[in-house]
Amino acid sequence: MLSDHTIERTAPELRAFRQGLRALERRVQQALDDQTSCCGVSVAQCHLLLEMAEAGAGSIGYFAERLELDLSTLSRTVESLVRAGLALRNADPGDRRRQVIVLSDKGRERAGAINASCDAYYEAMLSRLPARQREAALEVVPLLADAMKARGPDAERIEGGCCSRE
Amino acid sequence: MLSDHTIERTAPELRAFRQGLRALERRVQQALDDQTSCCGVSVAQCHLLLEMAEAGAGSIGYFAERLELDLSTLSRTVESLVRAGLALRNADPGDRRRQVIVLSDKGRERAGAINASCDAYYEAMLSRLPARQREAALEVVPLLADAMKARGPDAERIEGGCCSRE
DNA sequence: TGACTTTACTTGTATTATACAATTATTGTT
DNA sequence: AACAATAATTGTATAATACAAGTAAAGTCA
Repeated sequence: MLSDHTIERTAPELRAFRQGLRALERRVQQALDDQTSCCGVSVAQCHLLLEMAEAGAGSIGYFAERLELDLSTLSRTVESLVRAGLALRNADPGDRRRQVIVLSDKGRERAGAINASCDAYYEAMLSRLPARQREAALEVVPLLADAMKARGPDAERIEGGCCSRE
Repeated sequence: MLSDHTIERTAPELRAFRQGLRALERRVQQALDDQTSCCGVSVAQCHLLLEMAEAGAGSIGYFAERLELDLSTLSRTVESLVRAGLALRNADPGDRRRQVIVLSDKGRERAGAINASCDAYYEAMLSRLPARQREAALEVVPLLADAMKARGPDAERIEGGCCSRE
């Protein structure tokens, strides 16, 4: 009974869910771009800025991993931030291969401003939802992100592929 | 009292929410890529394929609007699908400037396969969540996507910007 | 200790996706 | 009929990304 009920509902809701995710992907990025392009910070830089503001100092590899990006990509983004005076490179005393990347004062300010701006945006957006749905959103989004974490040393590869070419 | 309580909780939850959204953005895209790259369909093509499968036939402008992309971008993606035999261009009898784009049989098959693959992926992912959270996710994601809809003829521009350069 | 392997990062190279600008043809308005 | 608006294409340029190759430093093992 219950099992039939679940199967019956799944497909249209799942489709709406997936459609919502795809749209969300686009809109989150666009929102961030709209909120940061005014101060000459690119989207990729912005992602790194915010991650650094949150995580503090770390190596290039560390941030590449956190952002699930290729090392070369991250290395370049770091370089662009350093050049813009938003981040600093410090030698790691324990390992000369490694450098510790940290936000400069200017970078911290910029991150703060971006965070404030985005907070305001999302707060306004969420406040337009009914309370129940707002609570649900606040709870569920981090969970979903976690559930979709497939990029890590211990993560199993994403199953699937439409060509059955295993 | 209640007001204080709300304000007090907002910031850390809002941050987690935003962090989750940023991570979700990355992971939705990566998941799609992982699930479709095996059959020579690029991510952009895939987005269009799925949208066409869902919306049926439409003009180039129509799909550009649906996907919130620039006309030139969409025009090129359509061209790539047509070349791959996945979509067809039909003249619009009522307006010689316009063409009606529709999936070919091959395109419909491909979209079906991708949808099946993604459905399986997300269904597996959601089944790992507790029922309450699964329900919440299925409900909230489409709502969030809608709430963030800022790209349309009647949509007001996204407020914000960190530079107060209005 | 030395040889070899692994790690951290940079740089080269190429691809993908995107938007703004310019253009052409068609349709709509006055 | 003249002009404005619309639909789409093409030109151009940029941003973001990953794979590959290379260098230097650290780790491992005989």
